[in-house]
Amino acid sequence: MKIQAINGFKDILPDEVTRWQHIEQVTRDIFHRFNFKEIRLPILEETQLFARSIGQSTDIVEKEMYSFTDKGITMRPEATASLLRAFIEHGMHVQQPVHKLYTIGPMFRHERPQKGRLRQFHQLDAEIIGAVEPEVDAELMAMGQLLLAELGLEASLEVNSLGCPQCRPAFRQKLVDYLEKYTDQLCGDCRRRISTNPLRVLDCKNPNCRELVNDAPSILDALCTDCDEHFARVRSSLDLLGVTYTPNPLMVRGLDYYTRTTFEFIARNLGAQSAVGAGGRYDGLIEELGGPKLSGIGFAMGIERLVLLLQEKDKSESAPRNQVDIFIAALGDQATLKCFQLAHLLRKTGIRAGMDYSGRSLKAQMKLAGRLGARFTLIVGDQELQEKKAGLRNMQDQSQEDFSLHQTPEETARNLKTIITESLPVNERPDFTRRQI
RNA sequence: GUGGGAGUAGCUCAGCUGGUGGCAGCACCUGGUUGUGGCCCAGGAGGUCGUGGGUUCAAGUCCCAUCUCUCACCCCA
Repeated sequence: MKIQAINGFKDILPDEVTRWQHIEQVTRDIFHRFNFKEIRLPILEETQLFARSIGQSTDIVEKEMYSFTDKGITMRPEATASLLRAFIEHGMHVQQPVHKLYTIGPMFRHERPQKGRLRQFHQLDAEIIGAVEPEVDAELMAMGQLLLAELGLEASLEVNSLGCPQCRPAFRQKLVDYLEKYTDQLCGDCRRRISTNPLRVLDCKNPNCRELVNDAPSILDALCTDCDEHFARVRSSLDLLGVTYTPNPLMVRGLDYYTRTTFEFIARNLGAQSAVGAGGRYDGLIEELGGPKLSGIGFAMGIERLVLLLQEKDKSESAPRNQVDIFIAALGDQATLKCFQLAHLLRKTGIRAGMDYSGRSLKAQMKLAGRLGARFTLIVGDQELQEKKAGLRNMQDQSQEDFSLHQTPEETARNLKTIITESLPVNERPDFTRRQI
């Protein structure tokens, strides 16, 4: 029986993890600059939470959730609902008026996998709760754009407003009236959408539908006074921050809870999945979930999609170099035991030490040292052990000198640590505070 | 859920109209150097050709089924 990972679930192998760590590091750095705090959330929630927030009739809730139907719980398909549940549950709104929170982790949706889409995928998710001002919308988008920029990625930002419960229903009706005149020219999917989710027709990929949609009523013409003013201030705020963006009145979001501002970061090279990140405002949702009457806005980026873009940009996936500071090559049983002990002492001092116990030839051990990117190799043979010395080879300049083994093992380790540390430029020296032997 | 493409060594892939699985590349191991890495040279190891049936004297190759992966639709980060 051959056991393998199930469809749509992927292992992230060590070489690739380096990229993930880089993305997470840049994300935390930027989010902290914007004064966001991390929150860590459970993966399982009551099914009701998602049904009520994302929308009972959305595809996600209707057919894509991993649910334990006998227990009424579901693996989260997105982060916002869980985050708001935690926010409400812990009464966080009484601590301060505005909360900026982020979380990073896996999400689960039972869709057919394809490029940039998996059944377990990962998002970094940022939410601002308790602020209704348009400047907040702009700040959040600016943060997303800065993140992409600092990762070295290019993506365009498209922005729209979906209105609010005051103005959207009227627009929806107007749109349905328009579409029904052209039912026979729409694709099959769109004919279905007229009754299920007419706004979806706006971003259909079918050329005929796109043609028709061009002359359809625009949501931006149908906004109520408050929404219209909000959107105008979002745009002027983006301009003030120097954020480049494109208004796109045809952009629709899939989750029911969005109101007013919605946006997507669009990238090339992602196959059919062009959105690397997306988000929007959800002004009624917190109350809907039983919380206080507070506004919110947030976005999520797909980490797998960021990884794809980074791979595209930098095709050379060079193996990680310099995994150890020093490699210890032992020849003979006596020397092996001595080196075994020394390697552990070095590691206790904070030095990354590598060693091989299989008694292979010096040549093989040198090769291993080279592969690990060791800066130094300490060569200890049984005969040298008698003379209390070893060879210390600098792997970069190929020089080699004698190294005394007359001191205690602890002193030997400290001496090696000093040599290794002093071989590094000052700004690359590790912080060895609290690591003493 | 619907449609296309693909499964041969750890990875990337050759393999023509059926006739013994490749001196293939990368990676790995050993040797060239009785104890010195990267480059080079030589050698070695590694496979139920996704799986199961069928046609045939003979199937990696043709046919059917099935599984898996992949791209796209739907939908979405």
